[in-house]
Amino acid sequence: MSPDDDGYIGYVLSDVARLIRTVFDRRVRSLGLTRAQWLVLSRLYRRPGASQTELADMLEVDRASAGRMIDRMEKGHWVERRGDAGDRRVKRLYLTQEARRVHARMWAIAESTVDDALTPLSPLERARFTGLAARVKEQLQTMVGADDAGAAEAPPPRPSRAAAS
Amino acid sequence: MSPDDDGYIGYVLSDVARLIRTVFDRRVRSLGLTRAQWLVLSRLYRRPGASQTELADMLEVDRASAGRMIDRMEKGHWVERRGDAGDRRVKRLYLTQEARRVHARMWAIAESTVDDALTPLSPLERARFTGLAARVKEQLQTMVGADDAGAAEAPPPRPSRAAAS
DNA sequence: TCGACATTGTTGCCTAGGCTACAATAGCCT
DNA sequence: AGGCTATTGTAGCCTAGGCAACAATGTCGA
Repeated sequence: MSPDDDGYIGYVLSDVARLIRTVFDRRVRSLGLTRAQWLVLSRLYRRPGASQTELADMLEVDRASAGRMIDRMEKGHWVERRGDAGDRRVKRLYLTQEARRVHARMWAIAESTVDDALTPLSPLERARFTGLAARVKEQLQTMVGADDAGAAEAPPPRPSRAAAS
Repeated sequence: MSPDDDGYIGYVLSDVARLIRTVFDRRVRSLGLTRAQWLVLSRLYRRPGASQTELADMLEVDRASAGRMIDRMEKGHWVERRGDAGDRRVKRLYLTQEARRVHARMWAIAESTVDDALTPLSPLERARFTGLAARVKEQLQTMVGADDAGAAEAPPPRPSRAAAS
């Protein structure tokens, strides 16, 4: 297992992620959507009424960046900003009807892209693949949480075992 | 299978990719490396002597962007530019010894990160997971190639089945 | 109550990447 | 050999995102 080994699971996984993103980006461009835009669409569809900070967290970008992106998408009539009743600081975000329509088409593209990618797998294999990936995801989530906690509790965030070599 | 379904394989896969990138970024930051930098390191380690255009392709980034990144990394003594003997236009790229040392530590972090992420899987399951992912990757590569060819051959790059709805 | 502190969204500044145009060089065809 | 086209790396311009600072608002404890 070395950095030269193209079959290394780390490489394979990152390649799969990159390739599917590439294919999807290319197909969804026919809707006139950039990656940043379709990410906003998918997040706000799943969670309408999110605040700007919440959206920024979901997209893993800066609050300021998210704010400016919303500026653009509001100008383009993709999203609406509405004040929150209980907290006058927050602005809740909603997709316009037009944006929801585009999201539906985008989702169809996403489904067919994933479906195409999984073509060589039998139904049983797809289920296995999904199940294994879900368990890995769960593990990664606990890792992220643990690293967060560790960094917050231990003042000198000791370098990871491997890095200390 | 709807956009609301958190168990949808598309979501799971993108989450896995995002989470592992997050964890690795965080751990590798102890080496003072940004994502762009460690990507350059890993690519040039696998393929020393690559030209700037080749590096740009590997990173899926603009030639100009790659050139500027190399400017910075050359200034920081991470990479060296050497002229090509046969073609005076191209500049071949090589990691400095120092950079190769850092790459070794980075690789150790990568291995332990992937290993940690796969903790909940048995050796058999890991093998299955890798095998399934490899087959999906292969399928995606043919898809990318096919889309390329299609776009080049068919003047009106017809919208994908799903987009045409 | 009210004053310290936290949170939300916005703005300014800086850096990084995409796109275009360009000079230098290479390859090719006659 | 000479001209036409392609390719390589670079510079200029524009946009997008990260970081810091800020005003407005909310929260919590003395």
